[in-house]
Amino acid sequence: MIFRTHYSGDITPELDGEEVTLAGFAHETRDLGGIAFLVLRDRKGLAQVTLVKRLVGKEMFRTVRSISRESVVLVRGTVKAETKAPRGFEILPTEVKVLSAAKVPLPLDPTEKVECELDTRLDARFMDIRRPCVLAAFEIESAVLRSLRGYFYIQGITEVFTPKIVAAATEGGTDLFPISYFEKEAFLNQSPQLYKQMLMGAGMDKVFEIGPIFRAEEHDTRRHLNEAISIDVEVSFADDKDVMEILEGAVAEAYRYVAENCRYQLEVLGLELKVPKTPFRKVTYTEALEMASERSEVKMQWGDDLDTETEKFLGEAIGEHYFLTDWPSSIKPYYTLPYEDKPEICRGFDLMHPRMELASGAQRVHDYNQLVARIKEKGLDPEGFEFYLKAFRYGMPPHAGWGLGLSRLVMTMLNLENIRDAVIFPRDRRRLVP
RNA sequence: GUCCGGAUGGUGUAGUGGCCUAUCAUGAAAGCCUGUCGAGCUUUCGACCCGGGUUCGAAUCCCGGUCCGGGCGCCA
Repeated sequence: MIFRTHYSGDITPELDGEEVTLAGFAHETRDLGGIAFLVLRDRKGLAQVTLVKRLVGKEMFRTVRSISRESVVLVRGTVKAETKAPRGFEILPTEVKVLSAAKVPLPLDPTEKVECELDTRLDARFMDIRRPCVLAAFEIESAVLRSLRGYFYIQGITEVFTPKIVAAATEGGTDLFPISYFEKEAFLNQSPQLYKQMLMGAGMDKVFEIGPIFRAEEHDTRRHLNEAISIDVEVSFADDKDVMEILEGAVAEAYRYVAENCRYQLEVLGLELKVPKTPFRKVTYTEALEMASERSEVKMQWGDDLDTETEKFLGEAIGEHYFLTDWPSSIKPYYTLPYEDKPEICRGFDLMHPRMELASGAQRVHDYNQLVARIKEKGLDPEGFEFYLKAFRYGMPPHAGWGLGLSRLVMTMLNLENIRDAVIFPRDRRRLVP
């Protein structure tokens, strides 16, 4: 059984005279005595239901007047073109049914007359998402995923899933969440990195994965979470330049698709989306340091990772998406390929939005001996990487790839203040519920 | 982790020692109203994060805690 025949947003004055069934939430009711209005909201917009007391009868009039805000209602009726009504039409009901009454008072105000703090919103996320501007962001996120999948499929990239439960914290660096796995200790995976590289050794040639990653870092910022969705790509017989092209193409395609297909959502958010132009500007790490040194206070030495201040400065100076390339080998992971003629720098890159880092990638080390040496150089034990290294002993194509943060892409695209606005149920240092 | 700021009805807020039986908006309850569109009008309801201290007197000052926001750090 399908309850509704139309969404509110699909109704226009041209449907004058048509019988429709709407289903959604009671956004507001306004009772003027002899006439009352019920505004119904669904995910495509609002529709006004008009009840004239002497036409609909006392019983239906009383029912509507008693509906609490945000109750789930079903309305059957006739569309009437009416210039006095919002959007030029109203629904004259033959039946109004409360499918599920909402308790009062509400945990927040979905009509947005009163502001609401992020913490309050997240505690009542189900109701927060009823607010059109919140919903719009998640609908756009879905569109981004759809556009990226389409973009990858067209390029012959295969979608894969790699395990999120892994045996050892062997990648070094970030802290992992330990979990109990029967009689063994296990961890939630921080990145599909090692697995997607192994798939290059498996001859899958081009793969992508969209899935969760987990990091146990105790960071506390507007752009970090402990559970995130990563968009990962790995391509054989490709170098860093090739995969940067795929990456900038993916970002531009996501913007283009959203601009074209999410007009209603963008309007709700009051945004006009500018599709970034490709190719993106490329700035080497060393050039970036020089740019930053034009400011009076520079605390950074060559070889340091860029601090937040420098990142911000570069963002403001450049003002659009750009790549940071040719990083010092010392601050990129062991699987990043150093330049042959200049091993102190490597073929690693970051994709930057003026506000923050969106993605990082590299041409990878594909030579077994070099990889083992790099692991040792980083102070890690190759023994722990045996499951990974094994794939490099029997013929490993040269390959390159990257990982892109979905929420950061959406956050920067929609100019959201906090990454939590781009995640339906965010997980941070303190929040585990809902 | 660290620095700064904050916590007042369901929600968002005003209130820097007595004028607070605490402001305003929104909301809720009851009533009036036939074109509202953040409807209007009348009446009513509902709050000072927790613990200790200072003081004749604390929402307000001090100490401790909890929680929240922002910056930095951390983030292969």
